[in-house]
Amino acid sequence: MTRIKDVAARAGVSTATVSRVLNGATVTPDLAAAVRQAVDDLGYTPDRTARSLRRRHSELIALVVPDIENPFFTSLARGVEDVAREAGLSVVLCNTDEETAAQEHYLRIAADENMAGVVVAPAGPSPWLAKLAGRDRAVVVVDREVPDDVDQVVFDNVDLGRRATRALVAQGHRRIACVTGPHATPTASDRARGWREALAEAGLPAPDDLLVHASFRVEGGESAGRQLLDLPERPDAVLATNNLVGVGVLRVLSAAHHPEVGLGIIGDLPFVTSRMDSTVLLPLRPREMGLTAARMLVARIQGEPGPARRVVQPTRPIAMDGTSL
Amino acid sequence: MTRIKDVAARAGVSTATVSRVLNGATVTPDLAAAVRQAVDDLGYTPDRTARSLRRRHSELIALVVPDIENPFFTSLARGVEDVAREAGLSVVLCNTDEETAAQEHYLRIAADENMAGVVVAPAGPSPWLAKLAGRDRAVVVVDREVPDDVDQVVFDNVDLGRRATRALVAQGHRRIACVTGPHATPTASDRARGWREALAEAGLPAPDDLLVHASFRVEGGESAGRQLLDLPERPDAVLATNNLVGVGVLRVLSAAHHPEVGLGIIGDLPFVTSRMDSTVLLPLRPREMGLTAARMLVARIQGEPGPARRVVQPTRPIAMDGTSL
DNA sequence: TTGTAGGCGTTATCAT
DNA sequence: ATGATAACGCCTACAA
Repeated sequence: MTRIKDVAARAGVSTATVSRVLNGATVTPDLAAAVRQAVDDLGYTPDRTARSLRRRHSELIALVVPDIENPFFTSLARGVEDVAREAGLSVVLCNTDEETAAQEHYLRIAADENMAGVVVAPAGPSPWLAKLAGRDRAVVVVDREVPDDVDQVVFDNVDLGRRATRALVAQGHRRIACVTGPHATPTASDRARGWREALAEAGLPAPDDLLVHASFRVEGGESAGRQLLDLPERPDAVLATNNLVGVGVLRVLSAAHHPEVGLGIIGDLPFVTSRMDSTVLLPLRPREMGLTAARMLVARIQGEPGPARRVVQPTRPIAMDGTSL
Repeated sequence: MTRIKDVAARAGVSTATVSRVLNGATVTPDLAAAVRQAVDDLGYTPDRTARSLRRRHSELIALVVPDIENPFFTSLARGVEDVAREAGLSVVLCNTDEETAAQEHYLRIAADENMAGVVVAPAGPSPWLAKLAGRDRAVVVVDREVPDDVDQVVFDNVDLGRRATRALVAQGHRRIACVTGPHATPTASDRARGWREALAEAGLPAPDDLLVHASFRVEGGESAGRQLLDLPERPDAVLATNNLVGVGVLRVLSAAHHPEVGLGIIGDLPFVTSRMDSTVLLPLRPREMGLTAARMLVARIQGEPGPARRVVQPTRPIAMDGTSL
């Protein structure tokens, strides 16, 4: 491989001068030109491990997500990536499969690789978040709120639940069920809280059997949907608080031929194929969330001071009648 | 931060001994125990940039894919990740957005970061593939064949096209269209070739206007689907040669209420919501392909010699009548 | 402005 | 088997 000393030799200068040209320090134009010529001739690019060792941090950032097969997170990843590339950083995408052990594993690696920063959608509580922040590495938490004192980008999940439920109420539904994620997932419990609040607001009951906690996956939505359809007093509408759960419920409803049951979905459905005429859709635009988070991270990496910030990512207004088709 | 010298001091040994304990060289049991104790006490983990610099390669592998929002590639990524983790490697996921420039960018980074290896689903021809192989770094190409002399894992795409088409013929369709990807994408052209061959085999015509080259995206399938429905002689079946294109065509067909038009799809549809009663589905199981590719890569990283191998990834038999619902 | 030289943290060589 | 020490390739005081 070609190293910095090769470039120096070819350009007839010292390695220090080559380094300075590459890093934008002041160098006499002729010398700089000679160096650049030599760099081109040899196709030289700096060894990033050596650079990282010396600079004490790399040009990599980690994006840690709980489910890489969920389009929400891939879309978020696109947003992060776009900002990162702009800033000369490359993104390492890590999938935790909703396991905190895997999450800690990846956060530790990020630390040991001296990565410039980390964007995390946490699968659960994480001691390493604080450790990373403590070693003053940039950390931004997205989507799922944590108690730690770090930068965060989240939705107003209670409000999302409220708005989606209100729309179903406005459609005339009176017995509205809610399928949400695990208790421990803050987006799941907050959106369910919004659902409960909106029902109370409308003077409608929210009996226990109308709230189902499933996994935030397609199968979770399917089994929850079946469970609700089997209820003695079947609901006349269902709110799915997440995109995958929405797909599951949608499958059950269309397979069971229950078009009269109303449906609300919080989240985006990029690959849905059925008509969704009167479905209440609340798009979250995860890519925008990724942009926001990455911008905050880049600012921190570039040395922005100040206390941890908590940003609420705005969402688009509700859409009815299958705009996504 | 805690360094190897801190551990050495605490255990009362030299840094060399600590390193040996960590890397499994032979050390007297007592000393080894003392070292391990010190490591635990201090919560020491080696700095991976320093290690990479010294060892000449890191414990990262790159997975370069053309479209991270395509479930095919996220599922493939899961497969790669599972094998990699088993081998103590972490995966850096890179999205090229079907741009060869981005692809070259990431391959260069993989080289400059001294990553242990690279799995690439190429967006196009790539000089860096040869360069990496030349620097004897492990390289495995997946899904889309390249002329380079590197390890490859591909489907028998011509056969996939043939089998899907034959199934549509067997359903009684006589005028079968084909929506495929860009000419330059080998999976697209090969599957279209299989379609053409199967039609010839059945004595059916394959006029030019029944073959549409679209982008391998949902919108590509939608516009191609509309174009086919607008034909003076409308096809009685459509073969979509990729999952996203399949979603697009499916949307157009269901929106236009043309249940009588047959449909075949090569690929998996994890988020489909409509009933697909008589649809011909050819699952590809991308996760398995990821497993195969990662196993080959790990073997090479561990020093397996021998010429480049070209492996054909087997696929499941055809499924009819909406097993995916 | 430029060059010399030391050090980032680890592993590998070479003595012992 | 263990310890001292020289690299790995780069950046950055410091000196000139």
